[in-house]
Amino acid sequence: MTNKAKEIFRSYLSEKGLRNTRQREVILDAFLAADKHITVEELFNAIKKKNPEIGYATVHRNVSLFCECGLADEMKIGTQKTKYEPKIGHKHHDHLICVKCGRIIEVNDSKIEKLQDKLAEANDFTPVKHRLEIYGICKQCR
Amino acid sequence: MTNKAKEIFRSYLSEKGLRNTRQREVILDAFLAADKHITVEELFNAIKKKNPEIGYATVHRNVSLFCECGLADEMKIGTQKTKYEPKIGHKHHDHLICVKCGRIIEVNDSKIEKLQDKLAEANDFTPVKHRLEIYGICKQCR
DNA sequence: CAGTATCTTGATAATGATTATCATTACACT
DNA sequence: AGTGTAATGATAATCATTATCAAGATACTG
Repeated sequence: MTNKAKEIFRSYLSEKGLRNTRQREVILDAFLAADKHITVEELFNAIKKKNPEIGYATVHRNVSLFCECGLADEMKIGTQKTKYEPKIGHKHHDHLICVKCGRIIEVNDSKIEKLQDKLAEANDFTPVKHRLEIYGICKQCR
Repeated sequence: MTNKAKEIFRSYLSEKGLRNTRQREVILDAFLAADKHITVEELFNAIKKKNPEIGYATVHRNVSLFCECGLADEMKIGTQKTKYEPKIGHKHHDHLICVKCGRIIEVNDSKIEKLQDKLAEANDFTPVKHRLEIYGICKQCR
């Protein structure tokens, strides 16, 4: 998984005439190793332990790059900070988000996925990706 | 529609021990009259024409109130500014968002809605609301 | 393998939307 | 009309993200 991600990242870099760097490797490793739904700040703090010389802006810049090349997904939920999650090695999924405790449950429903594609088609629209978030109250908060 | 919205707003205010004001009436009217998917800035500019004395912060504060009481929906799409749309008088709908031109198409699919509720239930989750956005290329951009 | 063009980095400043502050004004209730 | 308190408007503060820029690193070049 990690190797596939690195390949994708490297070929994206060379394709765009960008360069690989030590920092980029470190940040990508940390991002892939991280638990899901991580903020830039959390990622920065995780990296800081072993690589205190890597700056906040560099982490930010590279997380954006991960999104560009399809390795990461951006989630802006309510007033929470923007979170990112790796896409490689994780099947596509949607989110149930508890409005009480903020807990995020990952779910998937292939029927819904298919209907979404139909819905797009019916509107002369070529879907690229989608985002489905269901807000409510989780088991624990009820 | 407008009257219903005003009723909802007023009862929300009194319920919370808040007061109605001339500004609140003006801002709510402007919001309801506005086209859909408006930003705070756009709303502020629309209001400024007839009511230049109403401040930006006041508009902001009250749009937040509209969201709290269920009159408005917040949409954060990509890097665009946060947009708001009235919920009263508009049936619930989802969005097809063109990644080229930013055009937003409103759609609805009752089958998807039902499956979403089932999906939530299956996870011991009580749904309150949801957000479905399908990103892709619209007819005109293709 | 050194030379070089240019990309990247890190530190910090700038930006821009949103939120907080606070003195003044205005609402709503008695 | 009087009064307690919420709301306003102007502005400052906040905070994530983005831009700036000098210094360093990378990947070709011959």
